[in-house]
Amino acid sequence: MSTEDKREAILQATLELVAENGFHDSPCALIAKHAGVAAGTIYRYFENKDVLINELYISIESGITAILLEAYPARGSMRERFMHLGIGLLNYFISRPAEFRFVEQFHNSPYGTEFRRNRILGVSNSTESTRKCDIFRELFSEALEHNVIKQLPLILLFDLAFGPIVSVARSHVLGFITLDDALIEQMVSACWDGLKR
Amino acid sequence: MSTEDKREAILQATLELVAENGFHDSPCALIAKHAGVAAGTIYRYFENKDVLINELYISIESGITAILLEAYPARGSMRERFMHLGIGLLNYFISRPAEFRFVEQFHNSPYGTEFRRNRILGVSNSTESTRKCDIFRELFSEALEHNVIKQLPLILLFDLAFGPIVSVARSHVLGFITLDDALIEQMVSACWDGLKR
Amino acid sequence: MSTEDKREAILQATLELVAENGFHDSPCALIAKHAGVAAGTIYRYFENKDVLINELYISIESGITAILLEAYPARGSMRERFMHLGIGLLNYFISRPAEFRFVEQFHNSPYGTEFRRNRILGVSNSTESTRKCDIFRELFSEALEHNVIKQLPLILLFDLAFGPIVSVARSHVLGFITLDDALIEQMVSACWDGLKR
Amino acid sequence: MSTEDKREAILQATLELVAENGFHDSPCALIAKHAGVAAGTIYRYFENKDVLINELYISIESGITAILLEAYPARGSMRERFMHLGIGLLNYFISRPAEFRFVEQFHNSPYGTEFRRNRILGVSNSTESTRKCDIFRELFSEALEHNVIKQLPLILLFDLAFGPIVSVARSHVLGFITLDDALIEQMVSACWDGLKR
DNA sequence: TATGAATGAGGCTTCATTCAT
DNA sequence: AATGAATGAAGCCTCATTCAT
Repeated sequence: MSTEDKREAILQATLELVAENGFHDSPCALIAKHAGVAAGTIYRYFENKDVLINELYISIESGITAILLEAYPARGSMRERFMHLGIGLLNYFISRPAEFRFVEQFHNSPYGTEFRRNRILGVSNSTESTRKCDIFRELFSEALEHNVIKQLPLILLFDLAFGPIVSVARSHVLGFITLDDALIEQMVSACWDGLKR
Repeated sequence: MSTEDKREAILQATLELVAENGFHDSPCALIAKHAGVAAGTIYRYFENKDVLINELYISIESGITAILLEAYPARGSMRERFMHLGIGLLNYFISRPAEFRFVEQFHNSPYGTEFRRNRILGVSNSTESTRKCDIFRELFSEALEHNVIKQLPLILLFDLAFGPIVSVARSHVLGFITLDDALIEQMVSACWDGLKR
Repeated sequence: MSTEDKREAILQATLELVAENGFHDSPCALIAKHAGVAAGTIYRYFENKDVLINELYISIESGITAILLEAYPARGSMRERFMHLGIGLLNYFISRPAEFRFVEQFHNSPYGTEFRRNRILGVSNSTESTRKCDIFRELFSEALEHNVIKQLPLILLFDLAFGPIVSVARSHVLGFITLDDALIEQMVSACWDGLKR
Repeated sequence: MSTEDKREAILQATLELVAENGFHDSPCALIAKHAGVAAGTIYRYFENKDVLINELYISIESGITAILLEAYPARGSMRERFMHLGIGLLNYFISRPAEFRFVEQFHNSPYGTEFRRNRILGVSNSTESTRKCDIFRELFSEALEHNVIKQLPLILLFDLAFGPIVSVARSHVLGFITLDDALIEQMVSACWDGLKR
């Protein structure tokens, strides 16, 4: 196994275990075992467990960004662009429940709080990882200028847009409902309704 | 300190510590210290730490329910009722950041997942604690019948309604924005826009 | 409940719990509960748990002594006397499995070792409790003088006589065999065979 | 220290401490200290304390079996064979007082009761560990067939044979008497007298 | 005299991290 | 670079004992 593969294997094992069991039932020894490496090896790739968790989050986030940018209708209407982003995000979450579970747990934990604070306060760890925000920011800014959406602070617009998407993804991942393409479209469309002036 | 006070002190200490540090940086010894009792005393009031956490959650939930029921405009229009509930909930969250942080962490943890599963599957622990759901369910059901809101499964309507509220409360509690009454009203109103047909 | 009854209830509860669960799964709180008294009350009757255990042992031992002395054929042959004692002891053990289990656990524990050491070294706690030994000692001494039994130190004669009785009682109490009067007689008789010259 | 040595050191420390202080004054921390390892190391070799105790017992038992089988006069008379076994057992006990004390405490404890029950009920953990029983069983069965010993259930014959041996070993180990080869022979011989028809 | 809530030392066990190989 | 045995601090919980009522 190459060095890069090993790093990847550790990240993947962490993802799966944390998604399934939470941060605190995912001991390093188990992560190592699932990754097919020795416990000590983790520390050659990551300074410590916290760093491992954070890097995993960052890598997931940049994966999401990449997917959202794919086939992004930069010249489409604002609603089209929003639908693309919302549907893309929701599809990502429901097609990758482990990533979703991980991200959810990350956000609602000391890890995530600090991370988000750094993000908002501009202490960005990575250019990559902020690009996602940028697309939304760009879109929302434009929509604000054209008076297409409600005149609210950007961050509240994010909450209106993402809040339901995350929430509905959770309902799906926990098995309380099974989303299909039609429902997904309706949900994202409803989010747009919430944003719209 | 009376017996009931001691129980309350333990719950309060748990609330504050978990809100601040998360479940796993809130050891029992610290909870006891903050509550002004000995470590062993916790176990006179709660079978174990899990039970303590769950009871705390339940007590918060029933507190929320009580507040939402207060001055509930049962004869008002559906939008009026929704606004009452949404504004009440958001006000609760931002006026009680510790409770909000705790509830958030609870939901995204093995505790919460199991709890919610039991709730959804009808294994209700308490009549009190489900009343909140009931008001919303009642309201949404009525709105569905009258074709006032989108024809979607109840659970998705919940996601559309609660998702943004929780999300915006987080933005406020983390200090990314400061909500005032006007913003709160606008946000809840936007949620209604998302639900509306 | 009178003072004496309370003391008795505590002893009885201790007996039953220790017999069933061992010393270390018989916490004072449980003993108190079974005895129908408060935990603190135990300490009005017994200085501490060790003292309670020791007094219980002593009381059982003197009960055994009393039974063995009952209808003791002081003028019978040596074999008759031995049979009386052996059968009496074995009957006691199998008719009172809790007492037997307790005594067994007591003997094989720091409690018992120290107790026995004190006994042998003459630091007797109670005149009552040594009388049993005395009957046997008397009988064996006489038998030694008359050259009826093997010329061995008294203590080894005790081992030859009691060893099998305790062992067979255990087999019965644990349910590995069910003794009846005939088997009991045969066993004690066999013990005599072992002692006999 | 090699891995196997460490395991051995832990077993040895457990043996000595339990023999001296009993199961419940032998905390894991102390065992570790005596073994010259860290507390956590115990758990690399044994799943938990119960398993440690049980494995120690099994290892002692198989040591005893090995010694008894050494120079076993398979073609000797039944009495010769019995004397070999009885003397071997007694010598083992008095030359290894720690092992004896441990085994005694093990037998009279929840550990031993369950263990013995499994043994009797045929839920054998190990072929090794049952061989000792087998020699005795074989010998007694043969003696029964030849009508050399009393016609009693096997288990009672065990009690007649082992009861005094264990009892006398205890007297020696506790220092109430000092056995020599002559006394040992006399004692085992007396046991045979008890068994004999 | 009796209560039982409270105590806190101490037990078992886990696990992030280190380091000799 | 990789290993994985070893570490020991720290977590949760129990329970003999005390003491205010």
